[in-house]
Amino acid sequence: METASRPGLRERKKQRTRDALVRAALELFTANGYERTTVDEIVEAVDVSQRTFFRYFAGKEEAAFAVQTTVEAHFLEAVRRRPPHEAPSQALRQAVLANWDTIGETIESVVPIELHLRTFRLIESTPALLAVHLRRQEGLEEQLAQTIAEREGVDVDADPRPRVVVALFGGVMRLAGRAWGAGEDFSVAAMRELTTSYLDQMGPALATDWRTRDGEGSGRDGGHGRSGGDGRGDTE
Amino acid sequence: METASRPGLRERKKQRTRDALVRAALELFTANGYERTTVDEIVEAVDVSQRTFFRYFAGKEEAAFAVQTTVEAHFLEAVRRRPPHEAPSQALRQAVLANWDTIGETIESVVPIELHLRTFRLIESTPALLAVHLRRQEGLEEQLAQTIAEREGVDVDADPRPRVVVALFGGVMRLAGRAWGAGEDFSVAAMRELTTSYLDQMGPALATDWRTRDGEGSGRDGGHGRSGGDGRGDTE
DNA sequence: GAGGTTAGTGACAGCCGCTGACACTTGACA
DNA sequence: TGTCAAGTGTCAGCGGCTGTCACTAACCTC
Repeated sequence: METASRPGLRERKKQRTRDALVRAALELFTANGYERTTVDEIVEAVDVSQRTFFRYFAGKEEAAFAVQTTVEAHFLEAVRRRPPHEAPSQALRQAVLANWDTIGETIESVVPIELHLRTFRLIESTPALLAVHLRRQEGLEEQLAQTIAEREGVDVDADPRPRVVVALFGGVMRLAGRAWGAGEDFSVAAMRELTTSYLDQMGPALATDWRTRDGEGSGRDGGHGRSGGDGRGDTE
Repeated sequence: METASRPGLRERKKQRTRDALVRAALELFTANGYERTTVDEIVEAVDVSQRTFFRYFAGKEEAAFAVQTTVEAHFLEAVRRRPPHEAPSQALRQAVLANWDTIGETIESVVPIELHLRTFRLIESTPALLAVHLRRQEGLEEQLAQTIAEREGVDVDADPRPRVVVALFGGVMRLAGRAWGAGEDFSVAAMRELTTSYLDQMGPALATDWRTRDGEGSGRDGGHGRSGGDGRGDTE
């Protein structure tokens, strides 16, 4: 129970152990698969007892999401910092875009960014982890809804719009994330493009008639029309 | 008289065992909680071996979602049956509304509908089950996107709109489901109202300024739970 | 209907995730 | 330097889940 100002040796040691566990876990998960990695293997790599692992993490899953937690907090803070004159949907959009520029350093302070990217793809492709990921995102969306409601001065329980706008936004961002992980360009630039591309599709997708050009610029065709800025890759 | 369509004794016995397991599992889950219910308790209630349980279900979770699977298939089929002239967002809306009328019988053929409702609330309030629920919903959304793309004659991988419209729809439906489970009126009428109410908030939530009435066609509305006109009530 | 085939099951052993209990080590602080 | 508490290791044990194998019962053929 130290003051938050100075870490102290004990605290530093704890942090080091925790970081080592996260790194070892992510390394092993991405190398051999999540299910095929046992907790015993992780603790052996760090040379602590299995009991210690479960004192740091509620479960094997939690170790896999350690970095995600940091990223999410970073994004939530970015939304809170948006100027209050922005509309809710705009604030969310700008926050996520601005976030891509600074998120790198935040990640790198914990693990190599390349390891984080591999972890992200692992999560998307591992059913058990994907499930947890989606639940966590719902939790984040609830916090976002509270934030938006506060910004606009409405009651989050009486007015459905905060949760609705966040749910719409979250749904589209999931698509962008999925497309990013499934593609081959893992640069920040690619993610920015996918983000704006998908967000810009919200209007057209809700249009009453997809066959006339009342929303999408490139129009459509029956076959493999490459539409607009949608730089999606394969389907695997 | 045994017709060719008749399952056969072996098959019928299997179905009976499976149904018994589902009922016992849901009964125990809702009565004592998901985590606090052991597989041994379930198999004891049906008087089979634990090994048999895991031959029917990949895990304890799968038993909890047995009825949900039926409901989802039912809804997917309802979307496929919508007249092709409807816009995608309309087809989804009408399908879910029409679905509430017939879903009761579908459920009742497996377990008492009241047990299903308790199970639904259990899922929403149990983190482990909620995570699986969300992942399953994403799977359903992918199928919906394929269906929509087919209806509109577009390539689901080249045109982002099918997945976008489904993601928007799915996100809002999750909110409606959550509100339903959290409320106190578990009637079908209540769910219909919540559904239309939330769907109608999509436009207003995306409006640039929540403080003036410039939403997409519908004026803004301060509280939810409002009733009355969903406007386009043709359920066919 | 006798006999062979196969699907379904039970019994057993064992791995892995996870937890409680308790004793021991070590940093913190007087 | 001694006391205290945080952090850790060890051990025992439960519950979810799987592989194996022998056994039973439904199916199929003659």
